[in-house]
Amino acid sequence: MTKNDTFDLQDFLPYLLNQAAEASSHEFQLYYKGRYGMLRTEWRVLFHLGRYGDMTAKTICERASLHKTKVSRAVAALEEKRFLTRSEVPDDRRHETLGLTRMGQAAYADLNREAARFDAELVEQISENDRAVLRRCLRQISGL
Amino acid sequence: MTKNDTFDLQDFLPYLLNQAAEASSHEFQLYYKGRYGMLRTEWRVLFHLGRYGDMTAKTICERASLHKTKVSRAVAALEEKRFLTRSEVPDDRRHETLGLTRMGQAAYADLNREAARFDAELVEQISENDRAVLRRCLRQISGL
DNA sequence: CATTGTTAGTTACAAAAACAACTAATATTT
DNA sequence: AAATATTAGTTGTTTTTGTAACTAACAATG
Repeated sequence: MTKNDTFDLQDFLPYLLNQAAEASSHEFQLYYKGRYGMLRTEWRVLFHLGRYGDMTAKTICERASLHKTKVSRAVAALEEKRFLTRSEVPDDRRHETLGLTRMGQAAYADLNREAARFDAELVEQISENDRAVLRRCLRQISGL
Repeated sequence: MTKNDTFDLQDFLPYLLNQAAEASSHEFQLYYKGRYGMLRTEWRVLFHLGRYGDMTAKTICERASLHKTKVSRAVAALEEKRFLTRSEVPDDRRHETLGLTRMGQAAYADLNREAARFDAELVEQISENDRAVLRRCLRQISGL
């Protein structure tokens, strides 16, 4: 035990990534949870609809790489908060198009603004050059 | 909606970090879950004891930045798997020193080896220079 | 055109995480 | 030294997640 030829947890990339992810998400999470009682998935769904316009749940699953049950629940929660509405697609009654209500759009606008603010704050500590490297590496690791 | 002056989720650092964290952890998680039936917290506790030697639950909490309830349950689970034992501290009966059993040490050695392997695989895709930048940025974001 | 297969989404149940309340032991204060 | 506070850890309850099974609508095949 306590060998020195073994590598350290502090160098294990998944660990570092998890720590950084948690630390960086925490403050923003408090914001959307505190202000809108939203969960992370709900925020992501809201974001996709707000940013890219109306779409079906399936499309959100694909674009956000979220499981359909998660999206299903998030949609139900957002609907109950009156942030989105469903509308039937005439030629295929299996799926519905989701769209934000005025309230949903307002929440999206607010959260997007806040997200940008948080991001700017985070990125501020990192040099211009490092930011690019960081984003590139993260995308690569994510398999995007 | 669908404004272009708003920033994109793909650029939001917490999002990128979460995606990368999830993607990078997944395979290793399957390994320790499949082979030892361990949860993430259990692995972390095991790791700390294996890497840094015997210590109390409180110390693990601090070093691993884990909540005491999580550690408490992980310790109980590891104890049941016969990976660790508790021994009383004579002068203060509130806490106990935790130490790995032979089995626990074997599991640690194995997992540490695998972790190193996974890490090497991940890091392989990233240029020598970028690795250093990445690790530095992650530590900074984590507030370490 | 009936059977089988697929797709979109929901629901039910089990596993895990989060949070709060609780013991028991030791320290501190008055 | 009795009362109060603090520390280490556990237990209980509630949320949230994950997984699998299920509908309902449509598509494809024979």
